[in-house]
Amino acid sequence: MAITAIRGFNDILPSEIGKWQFVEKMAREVFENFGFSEIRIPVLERTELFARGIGEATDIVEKEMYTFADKSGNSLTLRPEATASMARAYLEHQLYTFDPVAKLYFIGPMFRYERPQKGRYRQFYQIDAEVFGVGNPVVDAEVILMLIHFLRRVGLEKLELQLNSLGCRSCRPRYKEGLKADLDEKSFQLCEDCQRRLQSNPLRIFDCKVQTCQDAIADAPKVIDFICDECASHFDKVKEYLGIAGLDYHLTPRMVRGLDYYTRTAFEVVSYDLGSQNAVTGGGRYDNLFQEIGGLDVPGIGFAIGMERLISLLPKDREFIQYPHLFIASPGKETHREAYRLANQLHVEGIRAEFDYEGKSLKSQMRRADKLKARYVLILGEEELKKGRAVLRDMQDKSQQELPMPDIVETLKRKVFGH
RNA sequence: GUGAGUGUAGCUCAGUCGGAUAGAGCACUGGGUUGUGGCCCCAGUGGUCGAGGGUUCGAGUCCCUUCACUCACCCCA
Repeated sequence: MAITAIRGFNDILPSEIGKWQFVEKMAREVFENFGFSEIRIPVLERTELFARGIGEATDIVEKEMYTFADKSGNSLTLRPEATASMARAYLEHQLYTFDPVAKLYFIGPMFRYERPQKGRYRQFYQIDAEVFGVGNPVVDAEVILMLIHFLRRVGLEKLELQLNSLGCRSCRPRYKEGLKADLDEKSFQLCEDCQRRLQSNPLRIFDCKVQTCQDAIADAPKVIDFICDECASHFDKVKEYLGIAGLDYHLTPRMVRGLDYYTRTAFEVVSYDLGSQNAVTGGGRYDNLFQEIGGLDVPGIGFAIGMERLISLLPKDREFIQYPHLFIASPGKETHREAYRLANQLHVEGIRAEFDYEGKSLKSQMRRADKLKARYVLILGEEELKKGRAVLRDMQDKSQQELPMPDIVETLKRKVFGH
């Protein structure tokens, strides 16, 4: 094999594509019912946008970005996520002059330079939805509701919605100090990584899988015990609105998020069928992002769904492939031309028809029709064709009928479209 | 970036203690039926044994190096 795709970049083959098309179609349908509009953003942005938006100290910016200089020396980066670009577009095109509230969604590939593993690839696809311009907790709930509705629509069950509040710029630093003070006393039982995290980002210790670290942090203070009155009230309202909608959630005080811009509401949907990378989707509120990249003070909230992870959870028994309605078998040179002509006519009529390209035997053509799972086969026999007739075979019940050629298109339409 | 595991036909795999021409099933092509699919039967195509080096009379098998893939860590969707 001469040339292969590069590490972490995958082909999505025809046998899989039906699932992708289905998921994208459902996302568009559901999100648009909730009043969201699609936006399309560039694959490349100035590196600065992500460095400032996502945060210089995050793993994404520090070590996971595809960054390079273009021919004029500008530092460009393949987008590692969509939110910063969408916020940039909102500001750049001043969408707030039409309506301060913008409800946007985006579907497309993201790029992060990480070692691939199950559910993680260097090019991976996200479905992203964001609401800009509303700080009211009712949209936090609405966005989560839409997300859960979408996941159910595509057939996912056994999901767990995890919910937390991360506080804001005024109360989170206070919490970090409190946490740090508590853990400083037990730092001897923290692993090497967590010793480092204690200084750089103590919240991350919650994610550590080392048992002694988990023991150390078990009775550590929680974010929600430290958040300010405004954040607490916001969080209460979110929970209240979710309750009104009858949505179950798990409070996960230990869930933290890796991007700097998150504030207040944070959520994840996890599935235990996914392996180590168990988050199907994650999101939250980010009331500081806009100021980081542009100066305007615009609140935002949204989520990103990992499409590969979502697709791996789709019900297995569902059929996503469209098989041909008809295979036209043409044993003999005379009939081959008629097969070609008829197939083209049927395509125009909306019937998926295949025919033999290589002058193979009838047996061989029948085998191919069977392999392609064609529902019907039209056999263009030399003798029948001379009389202006052909044989239509139903591959499921094996029944055959001989029809006059002029009736064939209408007969097929009736059988295929059922009227 | 770190760790572990795996590399033999398109796919899933077997290949004994280092021994002769590297096998099976599935898939593919053709035939058994001169014009009828699936099941069955027969035949055929298909291999740099991941790559390079070493040990040996002899390497798919042992050793070294390297590459790829997979899973996990870090972190995220």
